[in-house]
This record gives sequence, C-alpha cells and structure tokens, in this order.
Amino acid sequence: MPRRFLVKKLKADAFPLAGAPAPPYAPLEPPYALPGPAAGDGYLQHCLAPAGYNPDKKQGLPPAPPDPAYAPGQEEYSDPESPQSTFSARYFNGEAAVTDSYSMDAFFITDGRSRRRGESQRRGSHRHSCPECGKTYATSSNLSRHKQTHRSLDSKMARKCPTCGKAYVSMPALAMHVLTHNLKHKCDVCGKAFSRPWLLQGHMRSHTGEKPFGCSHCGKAFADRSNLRAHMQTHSAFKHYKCKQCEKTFALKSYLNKHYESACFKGSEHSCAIGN
DNA sequence: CTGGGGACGGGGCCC
DNA sequence: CGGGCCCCGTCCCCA
Repeated sequence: MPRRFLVKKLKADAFPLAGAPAPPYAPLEPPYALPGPAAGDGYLQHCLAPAGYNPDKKQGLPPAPPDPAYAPGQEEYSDPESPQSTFSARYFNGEAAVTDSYSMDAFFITDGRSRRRGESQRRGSHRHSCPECGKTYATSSNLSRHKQTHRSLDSKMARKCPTCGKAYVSMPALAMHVLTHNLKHKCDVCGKAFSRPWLLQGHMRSHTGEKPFGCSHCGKAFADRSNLRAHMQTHSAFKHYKCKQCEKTFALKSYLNKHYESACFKGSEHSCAIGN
C-alpha cells in the first residue's frame, strides 16, 4: 500500500486559532463533509491537513517552533490525494491535557518523508525525484535507495533473509528485517526483548505510565502515538469504512475488519477485499 | 456486535 | 551504512 498521507504532528499550540477558543467539546458537524469520491480511500479525508507543516524538522515531541505565518485556510496544497480540512478551527490546546497535546490537524500533518511532485518547488530547493512514483528525496543516495523498493521480487537483485527466508528487493528493508530476528533490547522490568530500541521505549511506558501523547480535543493521553491516532478518529463524526455486504459504516478500519469477521459474513463468501 | 484502547511488529525515510 | 524516528497495521482485551 502506498504511504499516502504521511503525516506529522506538531504541537497544537503551534496553531494559534484566531479569535476566542472554541469549546473543547464542540460537536463535529458539517461543513466537515467528506469531499466525495475520495471517501472510499479510507482515510480521514476531512481532518487531515498539511497546515503548519514544517518539512525541515522531523523530531517528535520537542516543540516545533510556532509558525506565525500559518493561518488556517491559507495553505495551498494541491496534491489530489491530500485531504483538506477545516477541522483545526474546532480545536485548541486544552489545559486538561496532561502532556503535549495534538490537534487533529497537528497530528495528521505530513512528516515530510514522502514528498511528491511539486514539493521541491514549494520548498525552493532542488530535490531528486523518483521517475516511477514521483516521490522526491534530498539526496541522490536516498533516491537510489528508494528505487530499490520498486524492484520486482523476481529481480536478480532480490535477497533472502538467512534466518527465515523472506525475500526482499530492497537491501535496506532486508537489513531492517534481519534485525527483527535479533532481540537485543531487553526490558529491565519484565525481561521482554525487542528488536529495536524505540520498541523498548514504548514498552517501558507501560511500566512507567508515561503518556506523552495527549488529545487536544478531550485531554486524554496515550503512551503510543498510533493509539492517539486511532483515538482521534473516534472524535470524527464520519465513518469512512463501509461494509460491502450490509453497507454499515465504521469510523476505524479495524472496526470494519472486525465486522467482516462477524456474523455479517459468516457462512457467506465475500470475495470483496477487506479494506480499501 | 460495536466501540475503544493497550501493546507491539514491520518497514520506509531522514540525518 | 546505521541509528533514530515515524507511520501503518494488527492483535488482543474489555466495556
């Protein structure tokens, strides 16, 4: 699956809202309507926006410097795959958040790791573009590495993992995969081991109770960014995932997948693909 | 059965 | 090339 809406959160207070702050529990309602046909794509079309995107910084929690030039609605972003949003106007950095809080917009802003055609022009600097998919990279080296991902599994360049035999056409991907067999990062508390240090970091939060990712809408905090993302979707009034059998809709793809496994499809063949 | 959340793995990208 | 960071997705559990 193409990594379409790669997004990066910025601190919500980097997006000062004009005028009085909106109520924290403002109901979600139109005009946050889905932009039509793109809805089937399965993402938060209405609440993803590139507002305030800072392409030159990819740090996580350290606060991104507020961009005084940012003003909701001013941003131009013509990528047809990119969702548009006015959602941020409904959110503010609630005091209830026990930690850094993230508005919907702020959370779903691109992290700049998969830029597309035209991005380099906006940034005013030369970038190296992939002729196959249009993604651009800062260096030819990065582009060369990316191009490996377009190889076929039948390619002579494909290599197999010596441990499990899984084949990879991208050497960096293979290198990363090989690491998954080496669980050298061990939790001092429970002894569980992980292949990568940040997996251990996330695990440690389950012991410490640390929850660095706060929702600016309700103040609820999470230890895991992915879980905050899923939580953000629960604030959406829109359900983008529709069952192809009974047309029931769900806010999260995982709910739809669960539904597919439920009675709706029991005993019936559903050749339609799960997901989008 | 649905909704929500905790935990984690795999893999891509930047520096 | 390797480390670090981040995203997507999934599994599982519970209300």
